[in-house]
Amino acid sequence: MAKRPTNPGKPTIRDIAREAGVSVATVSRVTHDDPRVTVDTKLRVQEAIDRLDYRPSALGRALSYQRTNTLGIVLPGLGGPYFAQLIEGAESVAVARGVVINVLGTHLRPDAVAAVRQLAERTDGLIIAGGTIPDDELARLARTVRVVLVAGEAPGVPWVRTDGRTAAAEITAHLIETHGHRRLRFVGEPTGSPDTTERYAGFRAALAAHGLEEAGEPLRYGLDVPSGAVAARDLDRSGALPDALVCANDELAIGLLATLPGLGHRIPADVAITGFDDTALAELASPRLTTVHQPIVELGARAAAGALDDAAWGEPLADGAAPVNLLATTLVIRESCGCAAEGVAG
Amino acid sequence: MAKRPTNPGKPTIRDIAREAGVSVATVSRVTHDDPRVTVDTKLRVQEAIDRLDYRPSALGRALSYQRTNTLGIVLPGLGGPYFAQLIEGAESVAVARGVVINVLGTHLRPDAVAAVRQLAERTDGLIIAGGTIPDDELARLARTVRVVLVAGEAPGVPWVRTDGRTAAAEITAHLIETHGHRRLRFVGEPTGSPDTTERYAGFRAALAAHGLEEAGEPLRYGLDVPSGAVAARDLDRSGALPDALVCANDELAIGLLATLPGLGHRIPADVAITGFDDTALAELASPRLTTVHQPIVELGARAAAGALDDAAWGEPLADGAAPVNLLATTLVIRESCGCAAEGVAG
DNA sequence: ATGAAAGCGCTAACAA
DNA sequence: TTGTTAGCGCTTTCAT
Repeated sequence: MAKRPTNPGKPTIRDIAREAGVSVATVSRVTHDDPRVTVDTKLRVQEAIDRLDYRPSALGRALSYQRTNTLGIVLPGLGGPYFAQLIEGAESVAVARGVVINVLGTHLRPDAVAAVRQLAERTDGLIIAGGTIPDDELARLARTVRVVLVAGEAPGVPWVRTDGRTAAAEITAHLIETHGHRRLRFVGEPTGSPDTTERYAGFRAALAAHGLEEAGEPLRYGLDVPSGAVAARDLDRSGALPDALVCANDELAIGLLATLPGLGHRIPADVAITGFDDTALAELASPRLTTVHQPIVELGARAAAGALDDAAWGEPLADGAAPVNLLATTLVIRESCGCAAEGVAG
Repeated sequence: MAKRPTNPGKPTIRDIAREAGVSVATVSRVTHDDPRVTVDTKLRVQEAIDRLDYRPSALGRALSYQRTNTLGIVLPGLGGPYFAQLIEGAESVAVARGVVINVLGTHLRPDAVAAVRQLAERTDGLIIAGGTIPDDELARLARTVRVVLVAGEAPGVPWVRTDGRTAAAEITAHLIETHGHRRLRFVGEPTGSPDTTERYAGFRAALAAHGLEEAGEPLRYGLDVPSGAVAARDLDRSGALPDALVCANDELAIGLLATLPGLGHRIPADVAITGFDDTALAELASPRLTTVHQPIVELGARAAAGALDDAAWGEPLADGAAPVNLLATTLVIRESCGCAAEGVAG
């Protein structure tokens, strides 16, 4: 081990102690605003701290405290408003506790599991989005770190989510019952994420409940706006537009919404479109997007609370129902489904 | 200090040593694939490691190694394709070095400086986006951590960026010279970020070079799609559309592009629109967006390389010119400016 | 080939 | 009020 020649960069607590002519314990007390230090010594120590521009090493503290004051968030990717809002929700509770957040996007990582493990090593808790890492790894992590799964569910791991299946069935039923559509298609990759899987299931359930079949295979595209634009082109080229397109999320829907008109298809006259999430864009698009409102920010906040709290939080398996983890969604009817502006239906 | 009762969770190197009947040094050697351990003991140790599911604490290692194998990225926010791409670029070099990335969004943090300091404490290097924290704090950080400023410039801090001023002047000149527009307005908050400041300066420079005045104050909106949609509404309500709108980035432009037609304004016939960045959306919008291509992924990669390397990298102040930090942009002419499809002009 | 021990930066129980 | 010291988990020299 290096013998610390003189001052290779950052001053340590010992440098300050020596400089101020006190013990390291006293320096520690000063950095902690411990009231038991004489105002006099405190001043002397503070002076040394300022002069050497000392700040306690988070690493050393973490090792001693046995906690890092860090919350990790694992998401598939970092793009898009959904994840930004999720992080925002988590930040809000993290800030309140003086905890800093570390975000990891697995899509960019060839070995997601290894990256998550490394992250777990440096955090007090972990928020993990559904579909990012395998269930068994999730369970394994949950044994050594506080883990909360968001938008997903796995055995033995606390979770927070919404009931996407029911919500998707509702919005699909609206299209069928209120607007009389019969030929509907789903847009999104059903096996892509647990969220999408659920929504697709709800879509099919509503169809079945009305004695309908899908008007075709799901249109398998990514969950971003560009994918929606591409889907629009492909759909136009195929020549056969259905009555309505139920999209896996808002961004996809917006991509369609912004591109189809340019190709000669009017919305909702020629084809109705619905989204999912109710992100900022939904309200601003034209026509405004009919979608399902999800409390994304709160999802993030709850997950953070769960991942940070020592209290036994969300042990849904223990006492049967644990409704606090299942947040409510609401159907938001606007105009892209065919309803008139200001009109409300359900 | 707690006396570590028995096994409160994670096993430590000492647990393994005891379990395998060896010293901690030997365990350490095994976890490092040190060839000097008998295959026999190695097996015994490995067995204990597997059985107890032991993995070395990153914290302990970091403290001993004096490096964390972590790269920090500080951005204003996490939304949008620009930052996603920047992170992608940084990830690519981080992955290659077995380094993990920590992302921090300052917009959500009331005390950004404190959060960045805390992050600096846990990383070997920091990539900081221009406009996130004050210059003096930047300089201060640069004294104790490797810092690279991306999309910005500050005294005493290595940086990587593009020449946004020149690029903005070029695209503005195109609008004036090729399309004969005279009444142009800038969309974006000039004081919002160094990037936007530069682009606005370029816009004004081009105007001045052609003896023109701005057709009005900059339209001060955020850099996201929803802001563009709002800008479109406001502009429509004001009744006075200019010949062309030069937007601070693609998202803003896309918001305008997607909303103005619904309000009765044709693009580019009634008003021409240009973006900046050349994100995926630009190619897919209709009309396709004329914009400035920026090598964002490479910007992120270079920044990461700089923040991680020990080699003296980008010391632009030392030897005068350091062109390697100034990446080239290219003008991408599509149709939103008024050019015909497939047409190229400059 | 293996172990003992010092040290990384900090905290906190215990003494003085 | 202040100091001494053991310990957090790990690495690494130096002995053996």
